[in-house]
Amino acid sequence: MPASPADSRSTTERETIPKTGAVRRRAGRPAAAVLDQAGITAAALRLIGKNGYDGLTMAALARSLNVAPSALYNHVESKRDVLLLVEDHLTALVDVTAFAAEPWESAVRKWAWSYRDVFAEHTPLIPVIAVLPVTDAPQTLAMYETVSAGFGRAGFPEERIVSAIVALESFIFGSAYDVTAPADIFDSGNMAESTPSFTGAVRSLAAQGHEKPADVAFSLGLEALIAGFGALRV
Amino acid sequence: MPASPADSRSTTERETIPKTGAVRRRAGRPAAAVLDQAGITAAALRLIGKNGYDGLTMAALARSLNVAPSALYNHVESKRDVLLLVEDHLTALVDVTAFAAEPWESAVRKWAWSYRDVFAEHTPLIPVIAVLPVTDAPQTLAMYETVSAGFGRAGFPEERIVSAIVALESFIFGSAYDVTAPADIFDSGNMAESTPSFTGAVRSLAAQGHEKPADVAFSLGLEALIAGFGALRV
DNA sequence: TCTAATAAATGAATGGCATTCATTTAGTGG
DNA sequence: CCACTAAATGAATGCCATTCATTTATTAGA
Repeated sequence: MPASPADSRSTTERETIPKTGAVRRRAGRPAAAVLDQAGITAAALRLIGKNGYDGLTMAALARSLNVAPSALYNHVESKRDVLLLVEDHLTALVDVTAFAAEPWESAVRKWAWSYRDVFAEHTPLIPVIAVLPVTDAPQTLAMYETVSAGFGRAGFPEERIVSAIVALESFIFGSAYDVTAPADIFDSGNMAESTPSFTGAVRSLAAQGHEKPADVAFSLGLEALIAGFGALRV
Repeated sequence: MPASPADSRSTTERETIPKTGAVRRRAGRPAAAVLDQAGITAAALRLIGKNGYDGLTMAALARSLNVAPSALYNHVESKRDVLLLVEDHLTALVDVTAFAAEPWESAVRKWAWSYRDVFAEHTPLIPVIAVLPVTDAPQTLAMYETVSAGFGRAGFPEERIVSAIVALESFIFGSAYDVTAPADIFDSGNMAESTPSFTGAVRSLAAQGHEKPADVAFSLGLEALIAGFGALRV
């Protein structure tokens, strides 16, 4: 057991044994505050933009802010918290303006493309978003409000709005991954002979010469969802 | 520079300077081979089943096989390789049998539900699959072949088969995350008053009393995709 | 003006991780 | 029987997020 540094009781006991001698709290405000959540978010985005998500480490983040890594933990509980801040910032970039002015179909279309485009650049966030309670992400919640209101105005039965949004979102997240897939992802290699249908279908698509196959699939799926959900309106 | 252990040339040079003195290869086969990819895959699945993906470390995997961690690297290039093996094994569990016997609609429906159910338990694999060249995953390729053949037989134009499958897959992966989301994910908390449409929609869905909201959304989206894609058949 | 309280920042540790590599082990074809 | 080899070992390496006792700088209130 090497050098146990916490043998004796901590001298900074915050809330341990809170009953002892009333609640005393009369003090001043602290130092200049070099760090805050907005600054951390901005620095994280800068870092991600330059070196990708592999480059986003707490050490690198601290270094980019001229601060010790441990200092970050005064403003953020964990690295996951940093990712949450980034996620919420990005969600604010999703374009929901069409819900105010355009018909439901085109509003959904613009929103979905914008949503996919934003997170295609940030796929490592998707596992975080998918499980994230909206309470922790005000901008995300704001987006849901705008979209829900648009669905309601378009005549959607209220009890199906959330399910429809969830389905669209699921499709959007999955499609965001597609965008990042390598071009040769469907190259069946030496298995080509044993997979004639699939290999033929891949070749047939390639012969079309689309520059972005992911866009074709996204468009196909999105239009099917829009058509199918549009029929639910009353 | 502490203790540089690789100063002198390696004694095990495999392919360095391959021209030197012809190709000589006359030797015996090695020892008993405690380890192989099938065993590693099985052990990884056992570990994941017991402790989840956090429990899947190279050290834990080695320990479960009574072997040193470094021994794994004789059979696998990286941890990502292990995840690939697991992924391919799981894909083989996806039910594609309906494509042999049932009409296209119900075959797609069964396949999609099965696919989602398998990977809902293994969401950490989704980022791996989404970018995985099919060459590296024979079972995955086999699944694509069966599905492609089914689409072709159903009258799908060949050049749209891959896009349709990709769109369905995207929806399936995104929906797999949904399954794992906490029940209170849409609780707007103290922001409820400022998000009346969304909060109302959430309450309205909750009032329906579905035991699995993720299933409702998945069904809604899947039926829309099946209906939309079904119309493409000739 | 002094002092007590405080939030923020520091620096040194901790434990875990995947991966590398020189070396050893144990079978086998010639 | 021996040269060769694949597989296994164990000890590093470097990176990572996170913790914690301590120091610093600020300010409210007596």
